[in-house]
Amino acid sequence: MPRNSRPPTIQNQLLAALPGTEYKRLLPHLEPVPLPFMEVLYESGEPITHVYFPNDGLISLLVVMADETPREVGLIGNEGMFGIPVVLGMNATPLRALIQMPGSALRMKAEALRDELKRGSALQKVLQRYSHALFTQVSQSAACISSHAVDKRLSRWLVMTHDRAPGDEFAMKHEFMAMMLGVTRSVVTRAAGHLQNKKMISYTRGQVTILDRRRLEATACECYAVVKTEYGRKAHTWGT
Amino acid sequence: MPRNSRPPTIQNQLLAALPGTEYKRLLPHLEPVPLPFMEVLYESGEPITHVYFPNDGLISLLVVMADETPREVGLIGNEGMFGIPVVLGMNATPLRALIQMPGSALRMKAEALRDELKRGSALQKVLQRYSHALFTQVSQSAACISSHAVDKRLSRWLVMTHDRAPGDEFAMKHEFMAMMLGVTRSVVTRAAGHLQNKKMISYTRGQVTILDRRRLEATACECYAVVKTEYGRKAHTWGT
DNA sequence: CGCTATATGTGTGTTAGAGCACAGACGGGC
DNA sequence: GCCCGTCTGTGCTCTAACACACATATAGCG
Repeated sequence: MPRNSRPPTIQNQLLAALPGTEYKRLLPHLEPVPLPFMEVLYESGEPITHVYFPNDGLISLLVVMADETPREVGLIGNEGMFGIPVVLGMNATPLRALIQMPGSALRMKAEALRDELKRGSALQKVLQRYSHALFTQVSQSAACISSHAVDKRLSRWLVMTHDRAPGDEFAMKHEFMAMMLGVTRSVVTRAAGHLQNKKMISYTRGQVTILDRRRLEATACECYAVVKTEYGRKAHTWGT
Repeated sequence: MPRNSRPPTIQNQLLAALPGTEYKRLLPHLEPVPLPFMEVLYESGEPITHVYFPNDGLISLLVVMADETPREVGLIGNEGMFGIPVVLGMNATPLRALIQMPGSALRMKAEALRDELKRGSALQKVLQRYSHALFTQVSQSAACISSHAVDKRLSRWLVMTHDRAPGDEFAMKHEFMAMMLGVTRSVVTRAAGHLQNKKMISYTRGQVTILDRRRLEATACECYAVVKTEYGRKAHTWGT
């Protein structure tokens, strides 16, 4: 599937979940934009001017500590969107959004989203349920960080990233993973070394390849499954 | 102000933020209930039958790990409510809600809340903004856990608890604080010992007294201030 | 008033990860 | 094909917190 032709299907899962008529109504407000690698999509405290529905690529939600150290608390791929605060009636958040894997998105002016939400549309329901799923993801991260060893957390993070990657290979250096996991680089090198020895992944100079997804998932902590289940649920059960 | 007479004001801050007419409409659906010490108010995965607006007391939101270890990810006092998933169109969550400090609440059937929300009322806006604040709290916790030493986190936790306590003294043993902070009991004993030596708190057999709130707050990590600011914001700026 | 259960204090070895230093190793540019 | 910047490997010390054991203190109870 060529990347720069018009996509035959709606890649973003939230938009794909909308009734056709509603999607058509939204279309004029959806502007395709690239998600450039390592760009700060949104900076903590700024007004949120646009919300983003990724087609592909990966957005990290970061808490930036007083000493400027970032800590990843959430991941957003094409299963979600950036801009939940707008859905919840706010126009800013203390988080930072960083593009961790390049891709593209459909973006929409925050104002247009607010108008659409006022109509009590299907979009509102979809986005609210997504908010819940994202909340679950962040909660589980909080618990995970304090409970699970780096090896397991690294595996989980790789699996989650893999879920949102276009293939089995993606650009990712130890330095960056260390930042996301909140540990030092040498710890990641050691943990990643183990995974490579066991032939679950391979990597060289910033290119990671997932070799054995099944075993990697088995190595990851339970938190992966918990969050995945909850994301699945947003479309089905537990709903109103 | 005597505790068992009819309260002269609305103690729950979310309900207090509603226009009088709307509060009156809600009143028939609000049932006063006690929040008994240490009771599990809601168990992970169960249908949410009621939402709770605390008058006083303190509810902990916990992630329960596979090995049954709980990890606190959020705190709810009279500034908030338990039942956000309902606001977001879900009827369950993987979190557990535990009453960490006794008190009372006004509860409402989830169904009644859903009906009210459909009307596009002020309540909806208030609860959505609260969702955002709670989200911020959980995000910050996640980052805090991996960045800050137990001493600072304990101070933060005590300050947050103090904010929601009726006075300067409350029941709280080291064992329980250890569970909330996700560390072992002896670590809490040592950290609490320091705070007691420095005359910021005192305690004896499960009764903690806050002696010097100002210094305790100064000892706490930045996360306290970040979350507090965001809670303040929900009523004012950054809104639509 | 002493007993007992429970809460707190403390000692000691172990471990995960921090923090730092530097050694290799790869790969793109010349 | 060589150079150099960048990425990765690894060795070392240091510390926070774990895990466990046990000592001590306190409140309530008989």
